[in-house]
Amino acid sequence: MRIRTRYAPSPTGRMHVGNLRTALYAYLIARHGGGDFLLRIEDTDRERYVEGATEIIYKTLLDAGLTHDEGPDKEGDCGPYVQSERVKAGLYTQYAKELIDKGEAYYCFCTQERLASLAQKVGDEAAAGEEDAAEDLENAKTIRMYDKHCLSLSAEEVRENLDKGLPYVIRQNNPTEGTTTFHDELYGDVSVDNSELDDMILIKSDGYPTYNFANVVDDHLMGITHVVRGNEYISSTPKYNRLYEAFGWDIPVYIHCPLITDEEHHKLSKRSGHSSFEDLIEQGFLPEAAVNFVALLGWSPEDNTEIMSLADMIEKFDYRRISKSPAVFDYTKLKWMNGEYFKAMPEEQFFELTKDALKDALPAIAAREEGEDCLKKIAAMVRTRIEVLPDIAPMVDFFAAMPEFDNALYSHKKMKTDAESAKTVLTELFPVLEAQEDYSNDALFAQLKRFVEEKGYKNGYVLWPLRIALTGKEMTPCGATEAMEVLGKEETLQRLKSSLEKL
RNA sequence: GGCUCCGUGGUCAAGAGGUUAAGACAUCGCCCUUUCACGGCGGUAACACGGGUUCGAUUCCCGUCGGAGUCACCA
Repeated sequence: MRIRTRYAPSPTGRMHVGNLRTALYAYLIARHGGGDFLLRIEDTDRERYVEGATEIIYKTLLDAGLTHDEGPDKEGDCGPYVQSERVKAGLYTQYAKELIDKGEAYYCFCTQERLASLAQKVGDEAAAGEEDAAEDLENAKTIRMYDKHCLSLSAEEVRENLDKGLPYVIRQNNPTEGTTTFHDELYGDVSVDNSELDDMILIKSDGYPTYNFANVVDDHLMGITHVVRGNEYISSTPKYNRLYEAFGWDIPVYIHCPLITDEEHHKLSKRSGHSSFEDLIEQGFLPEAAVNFVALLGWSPEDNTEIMSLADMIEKFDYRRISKSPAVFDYTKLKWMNGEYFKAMPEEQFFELTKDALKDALPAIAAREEGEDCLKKIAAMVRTRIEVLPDIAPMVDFFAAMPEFDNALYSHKKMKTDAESAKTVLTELFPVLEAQEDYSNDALFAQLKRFVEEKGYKNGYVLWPLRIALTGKEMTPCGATEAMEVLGKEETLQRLKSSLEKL
């Protein structure tokens, strides 16, 4: 049997990393097994629909490298791939009516008011007499289950209501006794008492299907063999199973992925600031790194490799190795991983990636005749030291302008330097640098080496204060001679002079 | 609160009836070094608890505790 998986997002905004991972796993399962990966847009909620969200989904999938074989923009045999278009074809009501004929669903004319009266607060009776009753009441959640009121309506009554044009929904008719069991590839058999099964709405009063219904119908119609989705659907899966059974359809393989949480072990929220793939890209992460990292949240390959290309993952992916427990999104490790991608990248590629950031940070250098070469040198300095793109600017800003600094920076215990020694050394050094014509790094280093030996100093004794005097920074991505090469003779001497004046 | 799921270091995560309980991130220390970083080496740090089953449980079963998810005309 050919494997077919799908990613079925609703267009409500940016793509959450949890959804990205679900999409990734679905993609990997399909590709690993040589099957198909489809994209279906579930836009049955007209209120939550966000203009442009579908484009975000396309773009995210493209950036992440998750190419689909069928979808709204790539028609296959199961179109249309947008649910609102399928609604227009009357597809879902047709199937809902089939269920009504079978007694597995029924019309419901209950008003919102009646439904509200069914609601009950959770926690208030339990709190009676307890000291934290007030708190419980505060946290009380409203829950309700439909009481099958409209199931008892006669065919005539239903006809009448329909003729009168009363608004209605179609609900699933679930049994109240016995148990329903479904099988998940990760969690095994999960059983639920049928008394827990709400008669969920299949068709809403606006004629649109709910996710619960459309998802099942479309998965079947599109020949989905492996349903990959988040853990949060586990409790409604028994109801989906009843739908499949009512229709007499084959039940797909279920794979419920564990949740991704924030540091507080709660579902990743927008508040965390890195909950969507786009957030991550904006924060300077590489798509490949983000995908790689997210893949490892809840899965690891048999050989335990961590840095993997999409191709590697396709080869290694085995959904049976997906873990069952939730995973915390570790931003720090993501940053590390991103840095690893920079290090592994060819220098040219890194330069292309960082060129704009460097130009922005160092417009004067970029404008120089040999500006591009200079920026390349700087890019090379910075490459092994950054984790995300925005790390660059503060690291190289001293090239643009000499920062204010405290003479205390000259003090270095290990180098045995301080402001006083710096003054002596730099004064001796100034004429040497003035006489130096070749300001390439190699030449400068050789010259300094000579100077150091002549004077009987130690390398650091000279190079440390020199670097401070030229950069004004405790930390730079380069040594003194490398900095001089980029600065050039004129600027070097000028900076040295003004630093010397302050000593 | 009902139901469901989960429970190996701070985090990700191997393992699986008998192991010195991997590895990675983070952290700490040392080395290297033209500072920092990179790199190299090393350290600290975990099987939630209580009962079983067993010659032997982190691993299997039950319970407790803890955490999470879910209980919409949202998906």
